[in-house]
Amino acid sequence: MPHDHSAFTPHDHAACAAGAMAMAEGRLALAGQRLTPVRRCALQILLHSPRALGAYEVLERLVAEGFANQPPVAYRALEFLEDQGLVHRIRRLNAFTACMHMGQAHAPAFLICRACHAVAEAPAVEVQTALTTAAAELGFVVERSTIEALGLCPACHDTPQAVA
Amino acid sequence: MPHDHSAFTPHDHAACAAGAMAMAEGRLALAGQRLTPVRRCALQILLHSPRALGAYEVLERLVAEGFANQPPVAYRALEFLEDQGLVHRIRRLNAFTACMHMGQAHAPAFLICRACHAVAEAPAVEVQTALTTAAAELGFVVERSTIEALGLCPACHDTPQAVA
DNA sequence: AATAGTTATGTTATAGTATAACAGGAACTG
DNA sequence: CAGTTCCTGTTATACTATAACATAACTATT
Repeated sequence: MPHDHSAFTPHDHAACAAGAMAMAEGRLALAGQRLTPVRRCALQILLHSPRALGAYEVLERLVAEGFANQPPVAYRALEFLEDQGLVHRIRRLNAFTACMHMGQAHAPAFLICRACHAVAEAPAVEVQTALTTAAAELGFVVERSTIEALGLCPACHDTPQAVA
Repeated sequence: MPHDHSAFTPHDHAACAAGAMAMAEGRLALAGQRLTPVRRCALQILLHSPRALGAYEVLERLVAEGFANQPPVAYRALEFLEDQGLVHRIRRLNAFTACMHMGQAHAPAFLICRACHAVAEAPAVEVQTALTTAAAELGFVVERSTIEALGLCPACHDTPQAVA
């Protein structure tokens, strides 16, 4: 089921989250990894958030679900989910967001709206290719990459108030 | 004077740094900005470092030159230099590196070697174009971007010890 | 050169982000 | 059911970054 929407276009978030959770379970099973309670809960939290969350925000919500109020609780779950490709880290925001394209192999680009702080995951195969190529010209072998853009999302761009 | 080397290829670092400092002065003069002692010193520090430095590392060295031992001293200088395009921030490392291509208009990609921690600035016009295009397809307007790759530099790639 | 406006620095304090390290428990493996 | 590995609980601390306000330095204009 391909997605024809981005985080910038409205969609059925709940259904989307449920589907993503199911995919996550599948992927982890295949990889022989365990979706323990904290991990599952952390993923839920991110899936249901409209924006990227900092580790301490995730922690707060984990605490609300009964987990211990200690940073490693959140960081460990988030690190795990990121390693499994279920969650992405937005470095510019020191924040985490659930992966929205779990089916596809991907190393996406993130578009961060500086006005409304929405974060969208954009397909970025061409960007990756260009980066790998540019790196290769210096003899560098790319293993992982971070591609983030700061700017204005469609909605905020059309609303001149917060712009500029 | 175009550069045909990257941070991965050996070169006359001192001469390079001196040239860069001269260019920096020129650019700031044109922009009507002041290269105050702290700013100059911070830039020198980064220009003479083979690797990216954290803000507190820069601070240490500023202190050694007689400046106050307070974080804002370093952060303010670094922020200024970054705004002027003389220094780049490597988000993956929470570190800063002097710009190596001051002449050219650029929003470069950074190649970070996970073995020796060297950081190279790669020309990335194509990458930028690809990113802007991908963003445009979602109606997003890119203003600034962060493009970083983690991997192995030529030297470390050919030295199987630290690899894998 | 005095004034007012702006920009930069000194300084104190604190907020925010992330990890090390070790102890105990749960789940798989033979 | 013993050994192993992986996960969690917990304490403590390290690292990164900024707010806020006071003072000083520069700039432009009288």
